[in-house]
Amino acid sequence: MPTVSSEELATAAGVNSAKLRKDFSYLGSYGTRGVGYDVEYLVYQISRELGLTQDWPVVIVGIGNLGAALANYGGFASRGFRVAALIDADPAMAGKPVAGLPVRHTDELESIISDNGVSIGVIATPAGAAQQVCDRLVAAGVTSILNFAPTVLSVPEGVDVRKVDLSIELQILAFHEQRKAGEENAPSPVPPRSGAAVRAASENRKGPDGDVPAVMPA
Amino acid sequence: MPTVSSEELATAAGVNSAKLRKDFSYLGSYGTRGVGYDVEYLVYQISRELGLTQDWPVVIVGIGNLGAALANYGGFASRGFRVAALIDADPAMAGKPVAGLPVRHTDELESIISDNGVSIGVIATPAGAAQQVCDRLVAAGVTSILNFAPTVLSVPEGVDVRKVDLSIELQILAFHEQRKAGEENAPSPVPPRSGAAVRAASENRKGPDGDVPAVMPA
DNA sequence: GTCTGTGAATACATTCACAGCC
DNA sequence: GGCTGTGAATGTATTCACAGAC
Repeated sequence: MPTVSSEELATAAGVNSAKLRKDFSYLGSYGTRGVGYDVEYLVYQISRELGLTQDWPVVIVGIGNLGAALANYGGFASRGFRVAALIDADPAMAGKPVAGLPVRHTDELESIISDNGVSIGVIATPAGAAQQVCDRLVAAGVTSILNFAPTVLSVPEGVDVRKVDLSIELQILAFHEQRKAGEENAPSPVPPRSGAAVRAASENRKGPDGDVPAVMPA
Repeated sequence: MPTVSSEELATAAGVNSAKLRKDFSYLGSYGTRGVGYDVEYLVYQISRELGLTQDWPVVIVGIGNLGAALANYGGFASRGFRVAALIDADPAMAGKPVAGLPVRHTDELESIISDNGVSIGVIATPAGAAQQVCDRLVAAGVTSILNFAPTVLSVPEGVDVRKVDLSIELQILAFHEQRKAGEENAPSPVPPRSGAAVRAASENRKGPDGDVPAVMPA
């Protein structure tokens, strides 16, 4: 399939073709009128724009079940990510191979970061250790952090943090599940609201001090 | 702190106070003019609306590193989720305790679902097994699925699927990281675009056949 | 005076619809 | 004829600003 039309892509993605064309137009005029988009060229342009063509060395700190799962996750390599090192505070873990890499001790964190030019760090430690690890990563030069620990991290200006809360996705499913159940019998006592509330719950919004909606009780 | 104002909550959440008030107003009029919102009452109302006050039994299928990490994840209980069972296809795993629960064999999947009234399932299997597990979950009565396997699942009408791709969050960080790097020297050759493209990348949008943006190469 | 709740105003996103190019 | 790229039109979300309750 050498070319593809906006209509085909839009159908596959479940969106309106005009939206797709307008979105693509922000990246440049990569289509040909009367023909469509050259697939290979389009893939390259989008990949470049998203940063997929770059090599991104990352470190994973905290090699428990989750850290190991991340280290073994196959989807990283195809998106340009390279696991530069696995780091854990437990001396007993040091040297043990996980996903083909020897686990390194936390003592080496700073040198690993600078030797490999790492700018992205993944924190998969227990909550108690996360802020301390974060501080060390930032001090060593990391400017983007993906946080799986159930804590809100505070970081200096210029450092990006994204928090992944594995239970939030479940929360969203349960929310919809509840509505399904409610509709079976009585119509909901609350008037049908705009999609905003539902969507706000699922977005990874980023406020000044973190990205957890303040209204969600812990 | 018995009461809280929309302004305080909005500042904490990093949003505009009018938006916060308008959002709350969709749930009802739970505030008091001149005073603010009663914290306890507000927490209860929001919890109820989100389904936090209900008990949601869930099953986790696929007890590898990720499944074990999910089973051990502390955040579930406080949001009303209860891990009803851990299920794995490997007979060698059967009976082994993970996070205090004995792993059950896949053969028991159907009976576990119906005995516990499970309506939410978590798939943490390898990609190859995911669709099959999904089909069995759905046939057994599950109507919401959280999918960690790197596959798009097809499900009948009325079943909700949310896909968690652990590398997408990294992708988003890398995207911003790239822009940071680009701004240091030359201003980007591409005109600053609306936030739409960036946000689209981070939303868990749901098309008819799944929720992976079609434009993202695998 | 304070702070909510909400119409009105503004900003933003999506879709329509068609001129222009292949 | 077919399909992109994009102004114009529509639809939705956010913010303003203030009447009304405490």
